[in-house]
Amino acid sequence: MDSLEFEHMEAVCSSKKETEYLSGELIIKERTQIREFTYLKSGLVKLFKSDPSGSEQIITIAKPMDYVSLLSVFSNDTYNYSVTALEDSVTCTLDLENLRVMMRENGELALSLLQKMSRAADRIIIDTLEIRKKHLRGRVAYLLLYFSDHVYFSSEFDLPLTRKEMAEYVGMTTENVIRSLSEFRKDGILKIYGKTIHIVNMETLKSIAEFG
Amino acid sequence: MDSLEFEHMEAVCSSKKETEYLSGELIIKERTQIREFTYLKSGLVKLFKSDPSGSEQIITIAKPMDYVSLLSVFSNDTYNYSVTALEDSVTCTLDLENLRVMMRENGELALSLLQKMSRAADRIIIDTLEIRKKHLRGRVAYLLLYFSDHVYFSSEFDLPLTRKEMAEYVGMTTENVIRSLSEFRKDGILKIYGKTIHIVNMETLKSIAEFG
DNA sequence: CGCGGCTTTGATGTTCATCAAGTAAAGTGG
DNA sequence: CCACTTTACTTGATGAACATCAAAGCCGCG
Repeated sequence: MDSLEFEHMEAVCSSKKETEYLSGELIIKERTQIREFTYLKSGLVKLFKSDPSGSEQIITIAKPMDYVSLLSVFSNDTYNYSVTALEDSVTCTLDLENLRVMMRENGELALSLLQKMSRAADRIIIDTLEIRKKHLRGRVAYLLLYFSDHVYFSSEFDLPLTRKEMAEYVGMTTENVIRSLSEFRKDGILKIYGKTIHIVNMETLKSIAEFG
Repeated sequence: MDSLEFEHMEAVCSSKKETEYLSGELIIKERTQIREFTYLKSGLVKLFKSDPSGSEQIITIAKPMDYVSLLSVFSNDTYNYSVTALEDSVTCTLDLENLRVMMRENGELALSLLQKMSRAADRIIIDTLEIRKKHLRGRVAYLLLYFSDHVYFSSEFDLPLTRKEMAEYVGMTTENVIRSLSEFRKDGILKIYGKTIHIVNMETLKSIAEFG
C-alpha cells in the first residue's frame, strides 16, 4: 500500500498491534478463525496451502506493506492457507471487526483497501497462469528474476526459499529445480554458492524466463 | 452477490445498462480501457487471457450474478483478460466512476463489494492450485463435476465448452481431454453424445477428481 | 561426532505433448 | 438446399518432458 493508504489505516485504527517472528515461524495457520487483519511491516513471508498428505503449495510471497491476511479476510471466517516467515519479520495486526466498522463509516478507506486487495489477487492469478505456461527451466528462471527484480533489487542475493520450496511455488519437483539451477550454472548464466545466487547473464536468463 | 447486495447496488446506481450477447460474442477485450463495472445477469461466460502466439488460457467461468469485470476493475485501468459468452447472455453495466463515488459515500456498499470480489478471487486461486495438483484424468473429472454440481445441478448436461476450451481451462492439450473423456466412456463412467454428457457413475468420477 | 534435513547427480519409467491422419459436424456461399 | 470449406472431434504412434527412485555428499546442530 502507498503511504497515504498506510497512514489512513493507521490513523483510523486504534487497535494496532505489532508482532515479531523469526525466520521459519508460523504466523497464520490455515483453518483457524480469522479475527485480525494482518499486514507485513518488515521481512518476507510465504503464503501456502497444505494437503492432508503433507505436501505444500506456495501461493505467493508477501513483501513489506503487503497484506498477509489476503483474500479470505473479507470472504471467509477461517483462513484457507497458512503463512510462515521466510526471514525475520514483523507483522501489524488490526482488529478485523474494528476495521469493518471503520470501513462502513469510511468509504474512502474501503475503496483503497479494495484497490490494494484487487491488485494483490490479480498478481497472484496472472503469475500463476504465466508460470503454468512455461517449461521447467522457464519457471525457475522466472522465479529467480522475481527475487532479483522485485524483492532484492540486485543480481546477487540469498534465496529465501529452499529448493523444495521453490518447487512448491512453481509446481515441479525439488530434483528438477536443482537440475535447472545446475544447468544454468553450467551454461554460465548463474553462479551458485548454496543459497547465494549471482545472476551473471541476465539477458539469457530473461529470455529463458520469457520463452522457456 | 446475494439479493441484498444486489438491490443495494441497483438502488445506488442510476446508470444501469443491460446488454445482450449471443453465444460466442466478445464482451470484454483485454487491454482495453475499463470504464464500466459489469456483472452477469443471465447466461454463462468465460474469462481468459490470450497470448501473442494466439493461445488462450481460461481463468474462470462466470455464472449469473458473478462479476465479470473481475479484479482488474479497481486495480487497473485496462482489462488484463477478455470475456466472451459461452451461452446467450445478458450483462449489466454500471458506470465505474459513478460506482466509485457511491462507494466513497457508502462504506457498506464498498464492504459488500469487497466481500464478493474476495470470494471470487479466492475461488479462482484455490481452484487453480487444486487443478495443478491433479493428473490429466483428475482435471477432466474435476471440470465435469464443476458443471454438474455448480452450474447445471444435474448429472446430465450440455458442455458449454469445446474440448479445446476445456483443455485451455485445466492446462492440458485438446487430445488428452478427449482421451480422458473416451476413457471415462469406456470405463462406463460417462455417456457422451457430442457435447451432451451424462455422468453414469458419479462416485467413481468423484474419486478420480479427488485422487487423480 | 553422528544424526537428520537439505542438496546434488544419475538411471529409469511414466505421463504427457506433439505429430499425423481421418471422421464428423457446423458454417458459408452459390 | 446442396456442394464446399472450415472447424471440431477422435484415435494411434512417437518422442520429449518430467516425476520417481536410488545413492551419495554436504551442512548445521545437538
